[in-house]
Parts: sequence; structure tokens; C-alpha cells
Amino acid sequence: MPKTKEQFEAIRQERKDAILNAALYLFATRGYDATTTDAIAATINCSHGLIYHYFPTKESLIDAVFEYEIRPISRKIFENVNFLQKAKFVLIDVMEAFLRALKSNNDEYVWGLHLLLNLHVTSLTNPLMKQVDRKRNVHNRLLELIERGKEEGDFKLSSTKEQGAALLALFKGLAHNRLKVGYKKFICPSSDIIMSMLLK
Amino acid sequence: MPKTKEQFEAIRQERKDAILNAALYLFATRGYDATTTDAIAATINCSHGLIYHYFPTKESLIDAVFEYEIRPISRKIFENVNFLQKAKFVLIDVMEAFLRALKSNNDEYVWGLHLLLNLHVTSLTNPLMKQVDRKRNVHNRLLELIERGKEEGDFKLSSTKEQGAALLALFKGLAHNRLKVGYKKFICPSSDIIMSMLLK
Amino acid sequence: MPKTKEQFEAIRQERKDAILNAALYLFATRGYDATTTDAIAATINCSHGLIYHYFPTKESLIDAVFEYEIRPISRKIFENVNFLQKAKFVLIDVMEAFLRALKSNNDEYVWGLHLLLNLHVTSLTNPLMKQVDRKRNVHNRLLELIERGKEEGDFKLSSTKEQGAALLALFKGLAHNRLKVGYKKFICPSSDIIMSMLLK
Amino acid sequence: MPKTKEQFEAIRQERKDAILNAALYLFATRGYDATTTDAIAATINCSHGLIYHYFPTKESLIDAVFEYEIRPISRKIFENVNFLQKAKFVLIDVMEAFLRALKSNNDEYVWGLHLLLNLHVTSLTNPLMKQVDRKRNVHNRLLELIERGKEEGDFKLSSTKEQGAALLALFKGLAHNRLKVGYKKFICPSSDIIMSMLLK
DNA sequence: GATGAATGAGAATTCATTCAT
DNA sequence: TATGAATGAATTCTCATTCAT
Repeated sequence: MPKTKEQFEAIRQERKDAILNAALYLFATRGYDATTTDAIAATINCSHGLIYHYFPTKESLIDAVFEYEIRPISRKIFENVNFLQKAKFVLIDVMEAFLRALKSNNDEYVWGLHLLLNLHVTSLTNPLMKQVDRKRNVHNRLLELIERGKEEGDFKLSSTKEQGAALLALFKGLAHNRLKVGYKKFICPSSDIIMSMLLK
Repeated sequence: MPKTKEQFEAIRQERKDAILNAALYLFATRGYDATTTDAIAATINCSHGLIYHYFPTKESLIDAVFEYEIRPISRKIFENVNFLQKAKFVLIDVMEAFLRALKSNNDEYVWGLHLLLNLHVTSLTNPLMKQVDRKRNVHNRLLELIERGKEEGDFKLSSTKEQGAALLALFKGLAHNRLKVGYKKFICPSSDIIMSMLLK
Repeated sequence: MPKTKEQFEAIRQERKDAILNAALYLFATRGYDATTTDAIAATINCSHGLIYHYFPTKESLIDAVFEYEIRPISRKIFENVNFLQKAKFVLIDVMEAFLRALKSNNDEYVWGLHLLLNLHVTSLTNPLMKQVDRKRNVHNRLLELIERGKEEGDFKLSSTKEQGAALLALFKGLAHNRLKVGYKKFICPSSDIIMSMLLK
Repeated sequence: MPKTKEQFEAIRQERKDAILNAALYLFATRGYDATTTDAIAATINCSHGLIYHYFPTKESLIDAVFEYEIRPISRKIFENVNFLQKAKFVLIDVMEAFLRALKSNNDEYVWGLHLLLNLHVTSLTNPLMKQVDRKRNVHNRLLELIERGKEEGDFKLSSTKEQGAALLALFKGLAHNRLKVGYKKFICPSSDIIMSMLLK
């Protein structure tokens, strides 16, 4: 009984997803250089040959990780946030979505956030860098919100850029801590503490 | 008649320093795995053999980088700070020393700070990790200061641990940004912005 | 559809055998230190990478050579010998099996015997030494036979240990000569000459 | 007070001797390949540079070891032996000189004997091999003695070549054992046992 | 679609040798 | 005479990638 086209396609998708997931995990926890294709294969119990069946090179793997794992994650942070509220509340919502993700035991999420914010650390010179600029989106969105918050009279009038830089740096550092110390030991600052950098 | 012991020792010191400096730079900018001994050698125009003349292994190099480059740097941050002041002012002094270092074009400094705070990112599983706990010192010192600031009535009464975590995460992220974007493009938040996470 | 497990296993066995055989030859004729993995690879026309596909390190190779090449050879010497005869005849049988092996043009055999008896020469300090004590078996068996021969009244009553030492030293030296001068030039003493060290 | 020519020459000799002695020891115990010039230098507490001051290459060192250490040793074995006696007694004298040397705690002697008889094992392919033929002298002298012993009616009429081969193989094996197990554990067969291979 | 044998460029490390002083 | 810094060829080992089945 040969499989139908659909069945084949389903298998393909499942396998690709498994590979991407394993790659996300390993890249996030070990770094790109220290992750071997064999390690990825071992993680999902397949031959390393299979990886090359789906992805032409190791580099293309990290591209795909960004495209199919990390980008969706970063999108989710902004999903379900009501942007029609005052900027202050939008920012709180976004921040809490982010903190909630970090505090959760959903590691996949954390790996993605960490890679999103810190990949350039892992390998500052590599092709991976090209990906990193996607982070801009997050950055720019933050800046806009801060600007709006000022117009709305809620935020301090310090330099928007500096506030944005501080905020993003803080997120970055938190994602990193979460990854390093794990779900249980992670100490997560309340959004109050962080928001006080902005709020009057 | 050979060179005197002193002459040899001078040469040794100079060379070791040069190697350590190149290693600091490359480890900080490329990561440990992506840095080859050949690259280090090329940076200071010597053969890779010479590196092994002074350091038995690549791993021992990063140990030495911590010992002789990074530790002194982290010490300097706390040097010249008058710890007899109120905690609030101590913290401001420390923070500004740190921010000044980041804003300066003294890259060596920045590499060290970045490695100090972020090395574990590069490789979360590796032997290097053992070094990282030296950072604890910084962390603990921060916590003590925050505690004291509360007793002195200057700081908000939020969780000390959370405040400390936020502070350290922020520093980490900043060091990383500075390294990534370089001296000129680096946006450095004022200590005011950061301190507002703590001050009443 | 990939090859079947059996097919893969067959390939593996064949390759491993080829590698071990080449290693045996080269270790025996050149010594362990002077044998490069490249030389082994060249001998069987494969890449050095393949050797590491099958054996994790060069050292593990010599372990395997002992296990799969040399031990079987040393076993064969004692095989087909009727141990129920008088010790004198047992010893003659063993000795002649050994001498026959040396006189044969079966080099593989000779390499093994030489390594078995002389590997420690190659490197008196190295890990390889651990293997060598397997030779003890041969030694102890010889001692038992000599003892029995005395009880049976056939052997001189000199020190058993000295007789055994002489016998083993002689074997060792012969294996070495055979390896060095090759099949055609090898001068092999008759078992008569050797046995006269023992027989009344 | 500048040293006289003689004094300089004395220093030179002393140093060369020290180097050769250390080299003899290390080559004998570790093998040629596994012996580094640094190890030789460390053994006599000098810089490795000094070794190159006296000997142009490592290879020339082993040449010198043969010339100045090993050859004299092999000569001594035959010294003080009265060749005017019957061959049988000459052979006994030679053999006992040899066995005495092995049984003594004069390691230097043993290293030399071992290298003399076994160097080719250490490195069967190397330039060292050219040296080995010096052993021929010993071999030929043995053959002559055996021949004479037959003429004098003392020795069995087996093949002289085989008897010589057995004798030399035995010596070789013994020298090796002595080196391996050391002065205290060495089991040395009496000349009686060995001579019984030859004597009627 | 899936496997794993095979390759070889490249990385870490060793060590004989050179040379300025 | 003596030292040890410096070099680079050679060696062990890793790992991304190819390919026949």
C-alpha cells in the first residue's frame, strides 16, 4: 500500500520540524560552532545523511531555524497584544508576554528568544549575523512605543534611544540568564521594576 | 654568552601579554570555538608554535585570559569607588565606571567586560563555564549594595534578587551591544535611567 | 532504500579487518610511534578519516590489534597440541608449532608473534605495555610444562624459572630475527637444539 | 681568569659524555622515536640548544651513542677473555661476562647491550638500522667459536648456524627482559642451561 | 525517503631544528 | 660555551559534506 502524496508530505514536514527543533535546541545551548550535524541527528535518532536530505548545508539550517522557529516566536510576543491601548499598557503587555515566556518551562520558546537576541554572541563574525537584523523589528517597535508613551505623558522624557537600548539590553540579558540557569532557578524581575525605567 | 635571565623574562612577559591580548580580542569578538590558534598567531605575527611555547593548550589560554586580562578589568570597576558613601552613591559610581568603560574607545576593556559577562553564551556546556562563576563576585556585591540602599531608605522595596537580576542582565546586554556595534555607534543609557529601577 | 543492516555490517567488518591488518603489519615492522595513521590508510587505499570512523584513536587501534589479531594467533600456537602427552612431547609440539609459524611465509602470523613478544621494546613506557602482560599466559604455561617434565623425569633439575626465562627469551629473539631478516633468510634452530636446554 | 684550552676541552668532553649517556638511557628505555631532545636536555639539566651545539641532529646523536657508548660496551664483553683456551671455555667466559653484565645493577651497561641487540626493534625502518650491522661482529665471533668447539670435540654437531642463531636470539631476549623488568626482578639463566644447547 | 560509509579540508598539538645574543 | 625564543613541517583528530544503495 503505497503512501499518498499527502502522507509523504506529512512525513517530510514532520521530519523537517524535528530537525529544526533539535537544531534550535543545540544551537541555543551549545552555540553554532560547537553543534555538530551528528549531534542534531542523534537528538532525533536519525542518520546525519537525512539532515542533508532536507537541508543542503549546516548554514542553511540556521537560516531555517530563524525562519521557521525564531521568527514565529518573536511574532507571538506581539500577538494578542492590544495595540490600541495606551503605549504604557502595550509595553507592559509585551513585556509581560516576554517575561511569561521566560518564566515558563517552555524551553523551545526560551531557546528561540535567546537565539533571537544573542545569536551574534555565539558567533560574531559568521554568516549568522545577517539574520540578526531581524531583531531590528523588535527594537524599532520598542522605540515607537516609548515615543508614543512620552506623547501620552506617561514616560519620562529621557532619551528614547537610551531607554530603548536599556530595555533591549535588559531583555537580552534576561533571556540569556534564563537559558543558563534553567526554568527553576531563573530569577525574573517583575515588569514593575523594569517599567520604572520609563514611567514617570 | 646567552641573554641574561632578566632579558629572557622580559621577552617572555611581552610575548605572553601580546598573545593574551590577541586571544582576548578574538575570543571576545568571534567566540572561543571560532577562534583558531593560527588566527591568534597571525594577529601578533608569530607562528602558532610560539603560542604553544607559552601556553600548553588552547584551553589554558582562555584560563590565562581570565586570570590576567579579565579579572584585573573587573577589579578596576570597583577600584576608586568610595564604599563609605551611601549605597546609592556607591552604586551610581560603580555603574558610571562601567558605563564609562563601555563608552570609551578602550576596546580591550570592552572585550574583557563582554567575556566576563557573556562567555557562557559562547559555549554553555564547556570548561570555560568554570571561569564564569567569578562573575558571582560582581553579582553578590550588587546584591549587598541594593540591600544596603534599602536600609538607608533610598531604594524601592521590591525584591532585591529581582532588582539585582535586572541590573546584571542590563549590564550584560549593554556590554554585548557595545562589542557588537562598536565605539561609535554604541548607545549608552545614562545611569539615571538605570538607577530609576531602584530609586524611590 | 538504504542498504540492509547486514550489508552495512559486512562492509564494516571487512574494513575493520583491513585496517587492523595494515596496522598489525606496520606496528610490527615500524613500531607504534613511527607508524602514522596516514601510512595505515595508504596501505589499504582509504582516507585517514575512515580509520577514525572505525577506531576512535590511534591507541585504540593497537588495543584492537591485540584483541583481534594477536590474541587469536597466540591461541593457535597451543591449539591442536595434545596436552595429555608427557610434558616433554607437549613442549616439543608447542615449540614446533611456533617454529613452523616463524619458518612459514605467513607474515601476518609473524607480525603478530613479534608484537606479542616484543611490543614492549618499541616503547617501554607507553600504554601499550598494559597489553603485553597477556604474554604472561604463554610464560606461565611454559613454566607449568617444565615443572611437569621434571616430575616425569625427562627434564634436568635446573631452576625452572631460569629454564623458562631462557626459553622465552629465545622465542622472543627468534620472532624478532624472523621479522627482521624475512622469510627467506631466517635461520631457524631445530627444536632439538632448544630442547637440549631442558632434556636430560 | 680565562680557562685554558685544556679546561675547555675537558668541559666539552664532560658535556658530550653527559648528553650521550642521557641519550643512551632514553633511547634504550623509551625508544628512539619517543625520545625528544627536550627530554635528553632535561635529564642532564641543560638547554636543548646545547645538544645542537655538540651534535648536529638527533640522528647523529644515535650514531654517536653507538660509537662511543655501545661499541665500547660490546668490546668489553670480549675483553679479559682468554681466547687461547678451548672454544668451550671461551664461550663460557663470554657468556658469563654477558650474564654478569645483565645481572649487575650497572644499568648503563644494560642499556647499551639492549640497544646493541635490539635497536632494530625500536625502529625497524630508520637510519638507525645501518648501525645494527655492527652486531655482526658479535654474531660472527660466536659462529667461529662454535665451529672451533666442534673441531675440539666438545660441541654437538648440529648446524652451526642454527646454534648461533639460537644463542644470539637468547641473548637478545635476555637483554630485553633485563631492561624491562629491572635489576631486581631479572631472572638470569645460568650459563649451564644455555651451554647445554651446544655441549655434547 | 533514508542510511551510513567514505572523504578531505582544517584544527590542535608536537618537536626537531635554527639563531640571535 | 650556553640559552631559550622562535619556526614550521608533520601528526592526530574532527566534522561538514558527498554518494551509492
